Amino acid sequence: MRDVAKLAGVSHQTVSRVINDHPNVRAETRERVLAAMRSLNYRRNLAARTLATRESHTLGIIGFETTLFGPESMLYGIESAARAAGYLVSVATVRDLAHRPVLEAVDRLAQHDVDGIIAIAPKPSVIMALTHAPAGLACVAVGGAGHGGPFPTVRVDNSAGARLATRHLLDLGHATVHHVAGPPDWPESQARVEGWRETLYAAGAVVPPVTAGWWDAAAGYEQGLRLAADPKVTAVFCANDRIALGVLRAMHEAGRRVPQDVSIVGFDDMPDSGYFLPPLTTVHQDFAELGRRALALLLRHLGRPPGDAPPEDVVVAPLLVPRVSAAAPYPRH
Amino acid sequence: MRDVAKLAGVSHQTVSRVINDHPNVRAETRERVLAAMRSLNYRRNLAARTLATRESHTLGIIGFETTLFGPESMLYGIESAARAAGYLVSVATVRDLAHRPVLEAVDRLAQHDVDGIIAIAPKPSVIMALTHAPAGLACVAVGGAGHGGPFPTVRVDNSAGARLATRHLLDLGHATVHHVAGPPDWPESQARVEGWRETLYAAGAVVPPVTAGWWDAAAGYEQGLRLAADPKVTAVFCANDRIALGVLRAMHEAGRRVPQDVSIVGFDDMPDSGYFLPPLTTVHQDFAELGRRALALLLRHLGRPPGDAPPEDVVVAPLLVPRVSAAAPYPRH
DNA sequence: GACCACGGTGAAAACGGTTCAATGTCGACA
DNA sequence: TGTCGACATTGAACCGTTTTCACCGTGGTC
Repeated sequence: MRDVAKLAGVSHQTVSRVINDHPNVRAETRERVLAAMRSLNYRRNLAARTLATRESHTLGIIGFETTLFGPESMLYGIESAARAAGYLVSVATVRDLAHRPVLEAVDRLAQHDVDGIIAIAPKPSVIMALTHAPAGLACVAVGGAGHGGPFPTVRVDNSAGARLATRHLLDLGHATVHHVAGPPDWPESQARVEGWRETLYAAGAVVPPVTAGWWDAAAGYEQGLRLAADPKVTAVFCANDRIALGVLRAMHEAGRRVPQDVSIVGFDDMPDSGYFLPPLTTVHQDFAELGRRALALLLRHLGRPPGDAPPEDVVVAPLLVPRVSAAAPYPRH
Repeated sequence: MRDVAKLAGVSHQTVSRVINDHPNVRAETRERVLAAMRSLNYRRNLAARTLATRESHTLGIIGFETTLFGPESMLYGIESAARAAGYLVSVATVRDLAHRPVLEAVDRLAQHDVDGIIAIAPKPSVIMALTHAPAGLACVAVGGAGHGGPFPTVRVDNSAGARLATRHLLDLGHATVHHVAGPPDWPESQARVEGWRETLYAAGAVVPPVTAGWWDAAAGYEQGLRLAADPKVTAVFCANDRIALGVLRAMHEAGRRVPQDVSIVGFDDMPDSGYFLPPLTTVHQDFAELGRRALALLLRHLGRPPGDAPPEDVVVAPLLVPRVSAAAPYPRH
């Protein structure tokens, strides 16, 4: 910077003013400084700037080390929005959602002076850990059930999504709808169960027992085998597309055709679920949008003192994507 | 730090020594300093350290803003290995693999003083852009075909994977194997084509024309429809699992049973490909391992001057995972 | 008993910016 | 013409580390 100043014939403070768009600098001087910067191809040292201003222009993301579809696609939404806002994104992943690992992740990010944190928080334990973040570090939680405590939250309306799916199957003419849920201790899973149960209840349909498992096809397959054995099940709402894939296979192996004998609806709208056999009717959630909203929220809270305004809870609406795996029940012969 | 020093009754330089495990400090003094640090819960300021040492203990990843399975799962492998080595990971994603966006990504990371960069580089354009990185910034390319120019490279042996797949189908008794390739300008795609062609050639089998498209199920479906119409095709090797999913659906719709009428083999071994209809025989590549290896390589090159040793090219072997989508051809009736 | 090597410690100068207070310059107004 | 004030620029302190160098006391050696 000193070199630039010398070349431009000003002092380094004036250069600093130019860089930071401070007012009191004559247009002609600014131009000269800019030219000097260009010819020396000067690049400001962000570490020094961070040291002086206590702002790193870096954001932290706490992710979940797994191949769950949602969290992964959110990263890109967040990163591209952050880039547009002049921030770099650092990630700290955690192997499981226990208190300890999340705490360590927060710590690591805080050490590196991130200005704020977006935490993928499908379970309350993450929020709890976030509470121990150094004061003054802005946090936003994404996912889960909107119980963000002191933190702003962004999430999909899981309950509404489940209602959409269940309603769709009911409207098709099914007497009731079975449900293969995700892990019982995940709020998102719970919300989907609720939306489903609520809809059945409102329609006066019987509410079958829920079966639950992990978010993957193996779980879906296992539960699907049980469901396939029961001739009374004609419609199944699955907590996500991977589970639906497993159920699809189970149905196929049991000789029950989809959608002729059994209708299936998923959740997520993963990239290729339109190519399952048969193409999966599912509930779409826009993860990239979720990421963008989370970032916008974080940015808005950055300057303010903590606890300035009550934490917002942004909810984005899911969308039903009808394909072929759900149809009207065929009359028994 | 000064406070810690005062509390421990030493000067801040001694504190610094303790932090950095320098030798010349008496055990008793060290203990006293440690105690002071604990009681003040002191945390060193990394920005200041970066400023002084020019080492940020942060690594950059250049990723590809898309939902391709490979790149995503690598991130976790890299991050957890980086964490173990005391590094934080920052990501810069690029929307497409053109020169300009990649250059900007490098630039952004460099501004933030990353110590090194791991670039997901499925296409040579990324390597080209990397060449313009500031001198002294260590870079490792992962993916592609090992043409890393001046950079060390980590990749899967795509050609070997393709040979494995093709060989498997040939051994099963198929007269020849068709291939649905990925984008023709992707080296990984090319390598798979080569491995496939080579194997057919060596076996004296006819080499059918290749059809190519994007890496997704839609492309697979489209090509699959054409293949399904040709009664001579009894075995298809797909460039990845998503393509295979599309082909599977095309075959199904055309009334050609898998594996009775047509055998299918994929590539990647995505999380749920074992639950496709039927479960997909595929070539497994360990992306997490790839990420770890890339990081290890980068770490090894960090200290050294650029061009110290010839760039290494780490190749990890893929593995055939036989499931049910590939079987011996059924005798025609 | 003097000298030396050495382990342990402290003082001060970087690292590259930001920012506050002070200075210089110039035009306007009384 | 002198004074005041706005504007532009400069000097210096500071952000929190690392690091070089000098210093001091101690124990071993001749």
